[in-house]
Amino acid sequence: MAKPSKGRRSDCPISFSLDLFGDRWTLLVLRDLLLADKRHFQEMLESEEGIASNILADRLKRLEDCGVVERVRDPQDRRRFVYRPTRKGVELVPLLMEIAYWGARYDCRTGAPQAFIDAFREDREKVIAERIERLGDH
Amino acid sequence: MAKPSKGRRSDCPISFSLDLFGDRWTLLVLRDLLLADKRHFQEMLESEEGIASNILADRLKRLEDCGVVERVRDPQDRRRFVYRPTRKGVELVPLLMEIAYWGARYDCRTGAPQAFIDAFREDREKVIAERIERLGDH
DNA sequence: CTATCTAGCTTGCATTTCGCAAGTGACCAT
DNA sequence: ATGGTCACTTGCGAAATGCAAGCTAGATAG
Repeated sequence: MAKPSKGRRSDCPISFSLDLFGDRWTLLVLRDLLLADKRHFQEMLESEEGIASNILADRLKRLEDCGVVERVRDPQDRRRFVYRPTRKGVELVPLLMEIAYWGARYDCRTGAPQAFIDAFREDREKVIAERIERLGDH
Repeated sequence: MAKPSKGRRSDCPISFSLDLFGDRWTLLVLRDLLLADKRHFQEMLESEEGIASNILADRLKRLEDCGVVERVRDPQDRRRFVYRPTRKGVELVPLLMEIAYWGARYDCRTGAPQAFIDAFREDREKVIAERIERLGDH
């Protein structure tokens, strides 16, 4: 059996993905960027789950390092940065929505709107396409 | 804003899902069960990534506790147990495949067969349905 | 029946990662 | 100038991880 390259556990694509976002916070940060249109550090810090600022900083840096988000100075306020998903990041939308869809169906006290669940079951491709379309505007 | 219930971070369905499988190992165990048809502790222990036996035992127990896998004695060899995905587990197949698909596209040295990537892009529903069908046989 | 082997854990312990609170320096508003 | 805001950064205790070794019920051989 071939040895996996250094610093990775195997050549399995699932293992590869988990090496990037296999933890309790990274996908919530991506949710804020991809599904909730948050663009600033503060907005993400204020999300319901209460992520710590050092964890948020670390995850944004990792996502930037691997080309999933890009970080640029906010021209409106030069203390700030604007975080924006790249194309590689946008392509995580289907996967995030699958996670949301599965969670919504099995969490008896989910906060997910029934409209999302119904719409996704009805026409998955359309729901995804509309979301990606809106990301282009930001 | 409504407080999330005890022991959970929020009522977001993504957060709910991550509370179950948001770590570096759980989804690899589910890969073995859902995509690689592994059914015994030993087989999963021998997977390429080299999971430790205590971690594997812990993840199987968690998955059993939340109804994603069921564990029954192997009638062929009563020392063993057979681990089998439930319906709730089987419904994670689309999400696992999305993770594999994204990883395969962005990992330049992926071990994923090109045939999977092409087939999934071509007819996602068919690839998923075929996998779920085969799960029924085991 | 006894001895040995195997499967699936369980325990101990060292290492790594996580996460809260507090602090820092650049920048903005008055 | 000075007080506030923003995006981090640091210190440190807590939790998760992972290796090795041990354990127990059941299988297998003689």
